[in-house]
Amino acid sequence: MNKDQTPPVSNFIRNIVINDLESGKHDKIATRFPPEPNGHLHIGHAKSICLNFGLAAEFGGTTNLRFDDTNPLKESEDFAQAIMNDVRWLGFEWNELRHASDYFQQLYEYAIYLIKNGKAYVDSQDAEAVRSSRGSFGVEGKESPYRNRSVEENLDLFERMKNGEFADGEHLLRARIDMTSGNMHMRDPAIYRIRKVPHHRTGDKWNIYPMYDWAHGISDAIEGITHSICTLEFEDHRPLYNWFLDNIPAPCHPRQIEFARGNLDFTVMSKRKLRELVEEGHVSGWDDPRMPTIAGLRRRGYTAKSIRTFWKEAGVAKADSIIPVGVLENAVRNDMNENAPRAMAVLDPVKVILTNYPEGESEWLEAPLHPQKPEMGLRQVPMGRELWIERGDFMEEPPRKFFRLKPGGEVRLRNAFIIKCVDFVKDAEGKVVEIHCEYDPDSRSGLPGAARKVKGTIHWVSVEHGLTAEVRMYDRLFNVPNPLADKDRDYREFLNPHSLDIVDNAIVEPVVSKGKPGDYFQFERVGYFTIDEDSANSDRPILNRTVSLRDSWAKINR
RNA sequence: UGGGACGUGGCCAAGUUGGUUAAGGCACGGGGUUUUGAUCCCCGCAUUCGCAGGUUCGAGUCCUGCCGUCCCAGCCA
Repeated sequence: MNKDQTPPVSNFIRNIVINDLESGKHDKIATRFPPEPNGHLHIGHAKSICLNFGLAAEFGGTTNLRFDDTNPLKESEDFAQAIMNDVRWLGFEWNELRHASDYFQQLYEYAIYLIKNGKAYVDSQDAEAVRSSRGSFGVEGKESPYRNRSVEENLDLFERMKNGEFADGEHLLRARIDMTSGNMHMRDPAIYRIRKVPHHRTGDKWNIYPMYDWAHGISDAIEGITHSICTLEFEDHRPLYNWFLDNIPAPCHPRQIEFARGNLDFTVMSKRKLRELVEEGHVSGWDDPRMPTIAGLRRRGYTAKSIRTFWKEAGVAKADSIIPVGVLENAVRNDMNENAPRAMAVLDPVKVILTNYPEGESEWLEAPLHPQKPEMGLRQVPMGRELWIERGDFMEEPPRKFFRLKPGGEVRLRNAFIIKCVDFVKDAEGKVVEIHCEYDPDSRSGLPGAARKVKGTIHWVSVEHGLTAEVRMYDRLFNVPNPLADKDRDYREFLNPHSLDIVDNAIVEPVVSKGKPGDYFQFERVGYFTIDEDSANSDRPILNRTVSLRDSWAKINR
């Protein structure tokens, strides 16, 4: 699965793995990617996926996909399916598909073990009492009045909890650790709560469900995970992770290692906020091309490889970071530049008439699909007397260094010949509606005269042959780097009103119609575009702009 | 406020047990090639590792003290 050529980048987790392998602590590593099936995966999850699967692949180990499905209130099979689809799309295949729910019986038995050893008890306080007696930062917690129940009573109560004899919230199984610990997670954490709701996989078999902390470490141990990699916010949970495994006859004791999540600017990543964006209609769905979800990025046109490369280059460490989206954009550009077939498209057309081109005639020119990769072959590009060019490529009164069409000026038509502007027509409002040019037949691509140089090449599409297309121009979802930075303003106030601008009369050359949803092109001088799935139900192509080309001219003009 | 972590150039980040010129990528600046102002190719870009002391022949790497940032008070994960 090591399909990305660049050498691995060193990071502290990889070093731990290398040391564990060299010292003989493990002769094979096992990792897991453990999402809760309660939402869609986003670019941040991709970091964890690349890390877990990447490490195992590099060192000949295995990675399980495990659904952490311990809270039936929020989870569903649909999310699980979407997650599997996303992981596979990213280019990874798991060793085994597991679920925390596969271990419910074992988890239950270990809980009984804990109770029998006096390490867990049934607390019958209500949620509010449990909360208030936990204390707070700097204030020690108070022990529950039920903390010293007999083992027999605890066993009886716990079994009855399981059997459904009590309502939700009536009792709670807690680990007996230390109500005075500075670490809040060690103040007798909950292990099992009553939830009389069906689970998407176990149905109504259980009336009690294990908490994350109880289920996670044990699941890791059951699967023989060697390195349990998670994000920084679980650092405080590590002592508890270890305490649980130290207090039951666990098959092994995996090492939990935490790394910093990777944040991107100009977006939000929390599941709750992404859900709000979808539910409130700010975007069209989880797969809206502006979303940082895997599904959104995929639809936008991002390649799986570019996402893998992005995370590889970003690295893995423990320092909080916000990576500019530009870095992600750069990753797709690199990948698409390598692989995208070229084509021409005019997004904001203005008509050019070649006055010395024979009336009523047309011809098909050959153009490479990729200028640096002749092995990709050629395409046929139709040419006629009337052409569309980009409105921005003509200026009546151009600034200095404007290498495009201007009155009396010459410019090369990409893949064709040199033209000279001899006249232009404006409408009543002063808007240019037609540009008259003469072409130089000797300068046609392939002929000796083609060697003649002119400063500037512009793209074009034949009026007669061009296809009308809808182009969805996507931009960042928010107009500030960190929509959550302002404590007094809601992040939604920073939504970018131009995150989607639809161009419904773009003109593309015929090859584009041969593409299928998911296929992508570089429209020369414009950017990288992907055919959207909506094209399937449309009489004309619908394209998503994945990312623009780098544009140093635009930069100079800023 | 108690506990846990982090702080290397604009953004990421390497820097294994202190050893001598502080990787690499992105961004940026300059030059070259080019029928995409794209790509590609050169070259430049931290006397300095949050700050202040200390230990040492020698410290980003060890010690002390400050400062700053993040996480934890769900019967969520």
